[in-house]
Amino acid sequence: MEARTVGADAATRTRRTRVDAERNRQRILRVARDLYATAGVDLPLETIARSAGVGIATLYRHFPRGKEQLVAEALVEQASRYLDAARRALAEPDGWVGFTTFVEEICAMQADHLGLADLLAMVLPADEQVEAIRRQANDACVELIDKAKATGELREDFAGEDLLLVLMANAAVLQVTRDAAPNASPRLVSLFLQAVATRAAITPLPAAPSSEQMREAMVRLAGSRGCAAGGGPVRAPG
Amino acid sequence: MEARTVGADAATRTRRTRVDAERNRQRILRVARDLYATAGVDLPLETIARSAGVGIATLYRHFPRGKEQLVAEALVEQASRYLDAARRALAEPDGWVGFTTFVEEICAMQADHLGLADLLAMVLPADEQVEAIRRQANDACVELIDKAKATGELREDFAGEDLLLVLMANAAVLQVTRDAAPNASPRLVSLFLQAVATRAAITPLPAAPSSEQMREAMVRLAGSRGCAAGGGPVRAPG
DNA sequence: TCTGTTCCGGAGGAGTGCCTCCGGAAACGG
DNA sequence: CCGTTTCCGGAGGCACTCCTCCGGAACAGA
Repeated sequence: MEARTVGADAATRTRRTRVDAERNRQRILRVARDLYATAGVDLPLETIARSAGVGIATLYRHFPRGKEQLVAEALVEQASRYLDAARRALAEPDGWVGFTTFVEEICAMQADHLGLADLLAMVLPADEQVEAIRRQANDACVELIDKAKATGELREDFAGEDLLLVLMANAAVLQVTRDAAPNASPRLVSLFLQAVATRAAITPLPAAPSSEQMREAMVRLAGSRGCAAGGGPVRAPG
Repeated sequence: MEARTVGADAATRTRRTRVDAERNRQRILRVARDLYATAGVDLPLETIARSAGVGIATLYRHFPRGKEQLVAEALVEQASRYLDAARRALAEPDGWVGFTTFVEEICAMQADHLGLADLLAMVLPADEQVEAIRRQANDACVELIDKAKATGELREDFAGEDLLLVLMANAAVLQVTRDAAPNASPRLVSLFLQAVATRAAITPLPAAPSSEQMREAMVRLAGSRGCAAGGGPVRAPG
């Protein structure tokens, strides 16, 4: 599978990889990271390739398994940030504080990086590296939840799957509201945290998005779902 | 624009519409309603046409503005059910009970009809009928929220836009979990309602989805997002 | 510089979805 | 039963996305 196949006698040991190849590979990864961050993982591969200044074939040469592989390799770093956040939260002495800051942190990370939002809401069955990170993060989350429950401030019937629910809900809200209603996601997260707290204290919410912002977001959703009419992308020829 | 163009002398006043045309129109609408209910509005128009036993051209003849028009006409009835639910909730004497049952009811309606879930989370700018219903429903929701706040059981800083947020979050969760994790949506809704209540009482949640259910749902999401690998739809030829 | 290996890039096949054109069929009214 | 009007259905254009093939360019070492 590797480039340097063994068996050939050591005398003919040629150069390992050409420098332009490695440079292209890094360029693709960097561009993918940047574009995925602002637009999510639904971007066409050709967009990535063109933005990186390479042809589509080069992209496939470096990521033969196609889109899934590129997404995985471009987002491992982000996935690790997710794992790091969980471990950092575990280090926090106060279990409840650790839990709430963790949830706020990962949801803010989703807002900063739509690709991560997508990644956290889906499973890449063929990428062992990302899935290993996810498993470790899941384990950390379970610990985190137990610690928070031990303080008595997280409701007993909270389940690890509820965390996934919030990640999915937040990802969806972000995908729709994007920059049209930046207040939406923090508001959702704050609501969620107050729902899972045993303490009754009603803490103030972040400002709500305006009606215009929500309308704008919902119009865009219709457009991206193929139900556009007015200023949509393409219009009938003649 | 109308079929019966004036100007021709009244003697040649022919029949209005052929019966098979009207029959086809109703067939298309019925099929669209059924399929949208179980699969959401992302279905290809050709699927609708084939299931209705008509050609794609017939569909376009009856719905010249394409997908948006079909979606709108197929879902007006569902939109009206949404409006009805809001008005029924307003008739409920207890403002808080009216509010909570309304939220639970519309989220359950979303679960029963994925097309409605999609519709409530987007805006069809070109369809006056659906948008009119939406406006009326919005007005009713505002009243409903005010009534619930008046009882002191709905937090004062709750905004109408929060309702949209829940609709969007619920739609997204439903789209992903579908039948893989039917518990997910009620759980999310229950969490949300407890977040917006001033009363501290921790009421029990519906059962959480299992890890396997959530994993299954997330794998499917990856598949539908073009990040599939194993048993995906199409595979490379040779 | 020169040669052989490695790598690149665009053309293009395959699949999908929206929408239109046009020959032919079916319904209507007499 | 027949002419006219209306309607139907599939072929196919256009755009998009994933992925592969192959001629030619760029690199590394002598």
